[in-house]
Amino acid sequence: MQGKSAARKAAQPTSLEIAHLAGVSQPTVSRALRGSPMVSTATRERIRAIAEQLQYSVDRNASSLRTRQTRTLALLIFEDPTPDDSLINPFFHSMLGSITRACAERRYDLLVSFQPRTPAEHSDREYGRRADGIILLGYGDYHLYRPRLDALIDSGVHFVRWGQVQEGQPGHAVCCDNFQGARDATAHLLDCGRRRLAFIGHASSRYPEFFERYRGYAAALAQRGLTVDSALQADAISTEEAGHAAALALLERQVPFDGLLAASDLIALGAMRALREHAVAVPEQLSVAGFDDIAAASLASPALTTVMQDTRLAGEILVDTLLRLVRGEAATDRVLPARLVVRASSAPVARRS
Amino acid sequence: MQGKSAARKAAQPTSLEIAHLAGVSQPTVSRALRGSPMVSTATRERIRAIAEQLQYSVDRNASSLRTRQTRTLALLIFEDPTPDDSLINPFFHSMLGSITRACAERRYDLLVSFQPRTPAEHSDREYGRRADGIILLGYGDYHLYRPRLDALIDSGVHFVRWGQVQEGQPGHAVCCDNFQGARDATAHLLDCGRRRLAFIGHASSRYPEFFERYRGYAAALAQRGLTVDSALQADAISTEEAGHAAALALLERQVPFDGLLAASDLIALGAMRALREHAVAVPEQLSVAGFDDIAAASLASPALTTVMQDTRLAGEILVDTLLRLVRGEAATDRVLPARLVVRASSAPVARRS
DNA sequence: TCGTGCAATGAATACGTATGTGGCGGGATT
DNA sequence: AATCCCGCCACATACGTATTCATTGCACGA
Repeated sequence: MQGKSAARKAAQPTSLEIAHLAGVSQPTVSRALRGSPMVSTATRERIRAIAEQLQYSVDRNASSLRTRQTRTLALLIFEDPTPDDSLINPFFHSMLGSITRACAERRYDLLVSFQPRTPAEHSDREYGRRADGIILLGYGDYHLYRPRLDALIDSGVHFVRWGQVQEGQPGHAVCCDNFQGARDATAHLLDCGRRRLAFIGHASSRYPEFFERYRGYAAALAQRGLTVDSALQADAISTEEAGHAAALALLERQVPFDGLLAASDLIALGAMRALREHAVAVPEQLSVAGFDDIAAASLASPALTTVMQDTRLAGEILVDTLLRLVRGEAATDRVLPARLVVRASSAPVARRS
Repeated sequence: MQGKSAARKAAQPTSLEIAHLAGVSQPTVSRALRGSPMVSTATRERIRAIAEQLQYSVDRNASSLRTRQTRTLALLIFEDPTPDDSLINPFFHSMLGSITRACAERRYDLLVSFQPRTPAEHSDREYGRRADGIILLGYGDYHLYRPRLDALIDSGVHFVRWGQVQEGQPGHAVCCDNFQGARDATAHLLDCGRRRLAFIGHASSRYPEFFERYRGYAAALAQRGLTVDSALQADAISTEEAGHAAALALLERQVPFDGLLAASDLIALGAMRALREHAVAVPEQLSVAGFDDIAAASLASPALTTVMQDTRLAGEILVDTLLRLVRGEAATDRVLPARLVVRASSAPVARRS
């Protein structure tokens, strides 16, 4: 019988044991370790020393049960609809890293889950119980997850969403300045001497982030007195394959263009593959810029000009905003700056012609 | 006063409330929902219906406190010593995804943490308390984390490690067949008509995975009657920068080579950048192969020939092995197959010369 | 008819922590 | 010098669940 639970963990010390050793009661130990002023400095230090020596650590379950706080945040990442089952949007990797770090610094645990895009309000509630709050990460068709947000509001679960900040959306959101970033990138392409700029990515309010980027693209064109040509826009979700397909579609239209702004780096990389297949030289014949600055952007050849989102800052803002909500404090939506990173894919047209 | 805890979550129903509604005692509810045969079918169904209707879910904290099981696994990812703070080894992203999925399928939660490489046995114990078991992910200098493994053994925490399976290592490990993979890749480079093959990556037992790959490389050469030339080996950890630097070092030695096996894709990509800078054409003048098959490998140009590790399978095996240990069952180390993926970077030398 | 045993349930309790409340003693206040 | 107050601590209890043990009722066999 004893064999089954063989390698049972060594019993961890409890606050009661420490109490016995210190010659005080268990509540005093609890208070001392939490730094309560009700305990004299002398006993507090004595208790601390014993706890240290025994490598005591508070039982999170018991503590959570009593305080109703889990000191855990949940991160729900919406899966991208990619055929490759392990391929998550690389941009989210970066976010995952920074969120993890931000949580650790604030002594919170992080529960991570990849979520199917299908509505699953029930599972959201579950996570709401296990964590003090939820961070939602994902972009794509807004209509798909809107019901989930409403359900979260209803169940009173605290949450923050990474995604376009806009009026009338449920809950709180943090995003980077998609409009500004895209405008800067577009202006840069124009500065490179390009005049006919294509845009690949959805340009509909169903995809708020992409739509903002599209608006930034249009604004930059307008600022130079250029008009948007709908023949130079093609829809694509944020995958390499979609970018590839959309670029092919553009090429088939036979409408000439000399610059390309992709709504994400994955799209840009897919588009560059299509261009290569059609022997369009980047950046000699055509300048390309993306968005996100995923790792592959700087590794690509030519290295991809893109708009960098400060994921480190984003992670911290997300976590801090959520913790404010958890503490019942006021929180606001946040728009973070986006920064243009110029690389080889957008080299200016040679001036000496 | 009430303002602070304003958006308090709606109080969740408890087993006691269900008991009242069903006209039974709380223990009966607990038994019924856990499927105990001690409860008659009639009452069980009645209780189930009420629980369903109230959207009841067991309080994980209370349950864990009672049963001493958290139904949670912890994933500790050793940070790579990269200057870029959000750049985690891309291969691990893939593993993270598959581990997350494997946990979800088995109804386990996953606690994710990125760990500094500095010894932190104390934090390991912490995670051991919060989770039923720990998955360790990381490669690099084995000497650095060996003490952590020993400490884990001492504290009786269940854990599985992703890393080279070898004799005399503490705990259980799962890895892919690094030797076979590297041998296949090397044989492929030879099949491409290359004869002087370089190897970039540590070739020391301090780095067990890389060492296995090096051994595979050497074995493939030996099989064709070729000898290993130490002038064609350069050390590198698994970063793009290290690969770049190592390739430059190789080039400076002025020892000619026409093929290159990198111990990881990141190294290979860095090396390809160095080659490009030195106007060495890949694959025309030199064939390159990597290891891991990270996302960037297929996006690179030329697309990188590499050895794919089946991360989906790996995640499942890791989780299953760990769960066996948790249940007190016997578990064994596992070596998973590795599969060569041929892409453009290794194109064979033209036959018609 | 009465005991025997099993099936089904309730009562009691423990898991480890956090906190409201009561009590004890000593210094300050009058 | 008696009172009051406050610092410091112990006692009791609750969080929600899972399990051990006692209890009830009922069918069955002798």
